Amino acid sequence: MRIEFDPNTPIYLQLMQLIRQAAAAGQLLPGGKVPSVRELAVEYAVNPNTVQKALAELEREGLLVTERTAGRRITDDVEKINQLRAELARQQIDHFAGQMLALGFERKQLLELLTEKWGIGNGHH
Amino acid sequence: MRIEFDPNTPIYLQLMQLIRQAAAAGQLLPGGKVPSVRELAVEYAVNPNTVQKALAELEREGLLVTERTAGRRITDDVEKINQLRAELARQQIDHFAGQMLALGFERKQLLELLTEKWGIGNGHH
Amino acid sequence: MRIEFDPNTPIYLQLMQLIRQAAAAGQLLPGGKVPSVRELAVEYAVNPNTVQKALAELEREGLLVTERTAGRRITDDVEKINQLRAELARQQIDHFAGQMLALGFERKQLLELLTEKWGIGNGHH
Amino acid sequence: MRIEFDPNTPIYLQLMQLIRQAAAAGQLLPGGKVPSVRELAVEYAVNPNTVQKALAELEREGLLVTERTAGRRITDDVEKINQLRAELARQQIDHFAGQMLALGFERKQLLELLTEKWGIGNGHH
DNA sequence: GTGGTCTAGACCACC
DNA sequence: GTGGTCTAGACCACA
Repeated sequence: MRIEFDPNTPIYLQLMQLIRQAAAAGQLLPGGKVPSVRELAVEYAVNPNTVQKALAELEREGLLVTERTAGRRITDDVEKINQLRAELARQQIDHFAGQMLALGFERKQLLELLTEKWGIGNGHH
Repeated sequence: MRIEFDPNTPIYLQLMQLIRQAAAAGQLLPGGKVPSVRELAVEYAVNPNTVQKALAELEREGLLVTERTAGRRITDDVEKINQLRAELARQQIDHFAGQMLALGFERKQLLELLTEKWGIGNGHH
Repeated sequence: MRIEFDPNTPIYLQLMQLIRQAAAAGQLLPGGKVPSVRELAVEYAVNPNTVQKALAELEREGLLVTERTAGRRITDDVEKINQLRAELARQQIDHFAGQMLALGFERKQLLELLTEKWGIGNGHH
Repeated sequence: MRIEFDPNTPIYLQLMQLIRQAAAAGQLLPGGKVPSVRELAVEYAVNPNTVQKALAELEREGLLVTERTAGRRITDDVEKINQLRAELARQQIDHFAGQMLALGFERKQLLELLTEKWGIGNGHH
């Protein structure tokens, strides 16, 4: 999980996105413990303050909950997590299609490109 | 062409990307004139200095050339523009696939989602 | 280090040259810290933005590296700095000889002039 | 005499310097005719306005004089031209030595470098 | 009117 | 306190 951050966007936002993805992908389970601020700071080689800010924001979003003394957990609201996953996917797809169409790619070309690279489109044929 | 910028990334980088896309998509033709700094500034409702910085960077990249007092043009190096378009597309595809796989989507699901939204994959067959 | 800038060339270019020289002459050591933007701005009595532009350019050249929030350093690539010194010297020599020859000075006269002023040529012989 | 101008200093100043040098070096003789604005503009591929400005400045300096209808001539004040030549040489030498010393070169090294490149110093030995 | 530079002053993310 | 970005407004050289 060595990550290099885009120096042009706030690190705490990129951390938030990473954690959202981990939760949406099920790497962090609903109700499961989130690594401590210190652990995350070491893991991602960033300042603990930055981790702190990211986690606080995610808490505000309702994705994380803190337990007095026992650190933070992912929300156990499974429905919320499903919504998150769908929302993140929608964002990606919208952005991707928007950008590719802006570049002048047609649906047919998009299919070809995706097929070339990852075999998408001839999956189970 | 009303655009709203992502407040979390420098505007000049977003301007650069917009212009790269316009050039790659053929909206700005090789050898064609680029709107003046002042025009772009009013069009995108940003400060002329910000436009200036974006254009200067693109010039350093070789996408634009300036003619002393006669404004800027897109490079007439068509090959360079083709490379740019391919590179931009590759970036989008890589990023998209990376994010979607990180969210736990499989190739098959990806295909379905794309098909749902834009009919990719069942084009004219 | 009071400097007066040539009003006919951009200040940021003159700043770049000053810093290049300081690095080449060893006044700024490889890997050593560069004064902050704000410090340089007051030292040279110019706007911080102007310093910023100069340093950003030098960074693009590879002479400087920035450490997120810990200021800038001279590259620790000693070879690069040696090359820089040689290049700067070459430029000066070429320019000097070109100008003096254009003024109709012969090699012999050049030698005499230099000898007169700084004793070059009769060093310790 | 194909010249490429430094884009970072006003062209008219560079033109002035070229003409000063030509006069100091004797390529343009005291009392001799100076090419017309149009001719110079073509020769140096610059705007006639720019040439005009350069010549007007040189006139103000006393290096050039205009004759009603017959164009411009170099001043016939030979002493003035000699002074000019000495002054230009002095500037070059001062600047050169200042820069090289700033780069940390010693007199001995300077001599070696000059000798290497143009044989200065072993002229008539 | 074009690009380019500079100043002044503000705000932000990060440490 | 550090680098980085942005705005607002001014001035200059050049065509």
